[in-house]
Amino acid sequence: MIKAITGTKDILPNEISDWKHLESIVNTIFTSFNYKEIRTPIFEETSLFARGIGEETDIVGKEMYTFIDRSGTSVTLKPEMTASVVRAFIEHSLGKLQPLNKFFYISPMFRQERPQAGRQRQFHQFGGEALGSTSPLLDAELIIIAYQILISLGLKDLTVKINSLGIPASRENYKKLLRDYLKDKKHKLSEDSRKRYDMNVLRIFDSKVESDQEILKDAPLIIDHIDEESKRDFEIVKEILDKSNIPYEIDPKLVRGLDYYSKTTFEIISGKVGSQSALCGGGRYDLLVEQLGGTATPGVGFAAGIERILLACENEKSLNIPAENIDLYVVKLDENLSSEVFDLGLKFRKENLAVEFDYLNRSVKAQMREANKLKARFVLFVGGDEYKSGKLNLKNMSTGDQQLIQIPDAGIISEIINSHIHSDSKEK
RNA sequence: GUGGGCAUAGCUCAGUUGGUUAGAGUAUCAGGUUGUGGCCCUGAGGGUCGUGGGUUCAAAUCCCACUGCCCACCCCA
Repeated sequence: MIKAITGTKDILPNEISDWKHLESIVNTIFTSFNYKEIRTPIFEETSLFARGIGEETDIVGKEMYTFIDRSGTSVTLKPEMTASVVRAFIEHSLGKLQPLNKFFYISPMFRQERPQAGRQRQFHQFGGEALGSTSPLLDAELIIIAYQILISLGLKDLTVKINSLGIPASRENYKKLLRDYLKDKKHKLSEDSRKRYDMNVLRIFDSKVESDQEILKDAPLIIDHIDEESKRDFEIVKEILDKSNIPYEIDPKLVRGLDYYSKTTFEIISGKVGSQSALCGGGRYDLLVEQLGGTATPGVGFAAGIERILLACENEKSLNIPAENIDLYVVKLDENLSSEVFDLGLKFRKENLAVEFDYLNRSVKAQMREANKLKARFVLFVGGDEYKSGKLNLKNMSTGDQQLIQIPDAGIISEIINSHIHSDSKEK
């Protein structure tokens, strides 16, 4: 049997209503903040990610789906969206059309890691990017958007974490401080952390090894050593979150793994998804556009993992999307009426009703069971005595009531069904 | 890349110290009087017990290898 590639998953029809629900919330909330949807290709030239995300990062170093195409170009399935959005922003000179551009997206991403709970090789993210302003209003706005989307999905066990990494100059100073602090303790660190000491000291904070965290207890914190401007912006972000009633914690150990971040970084984690608890992560990247060859343009953004969010929803039982009803099931009482039933079905479908009937020549009982299983609001019986006298029986499946309708009158029937649907939605 | 666990019907799982035609629930299909659903009842189909090898008179059960899945580490969404 041929199976889906390791780390990929089919999204089957019975899960689609959850996905559509999430997508519609993402769309509505971003639109209310005037973010415009952007779609970029599924793959890019490899150098875009290498330069954008950083050669030293794990994503670029060991997780990218990279291959050489038939023309000899090295291409890579996108492992994240920010680099692609920035590329499109530069390529189409969007910064020249208007000073501030706000984008959102929903898209699959690819990283070749070992799958586990909340981690796949093809996974899906939605996210937002705001390009063209250093204003911390945008940092806060994006946190608010992300939080609102998660709340709208009914999630409760959420923690918003924020931190500031400062501008590159202050961060370099801080790295020196941290290295000095760790210098004589280096031999006590775990093997991984010793590697991080040379590669990227900041990430020692990510270590889950207890002895490492013990050593870090008295380490200098980046938040105490950032520049004045970053400090001021961070205060503004906190003020806005306070005013907007977004609960948050300052996590001085929140150091994000991608090279392009500066100043504000943030993460929203859930206690309901296992070990990979980050539902959402983001931050400011004021130097990325210039680094990728555009004119210097500040930016800020976040990405959220859809599979992790839906997993959290499932574990919190926060989504109760009812299975989709159909409007009408046409039951055939006589075997030789197949084409009549088919034609009637077409008529109602033209009225935009969701209609189904039997294709398998099954018994009336089986057809009724099917209608029930499909949650049909109405059943229309075709055949028998009333059919001979030019009438059809229409049955309301929730009340059991039946009424006779003149055959040619598709209009009346769809009117009855539609008024029933409207009164339904009013009740809700 | 490293470590641990698991692999029996579409799905969730039972299968005792190796011993007859491998079971249940659920789902599917058909029936429960000739034209009407949900509940209930009856019946049917469906498994090369992950794959390959070994031990044995005898393997779903013991041993080995392989593959796949799950979880965790690294890192991230």
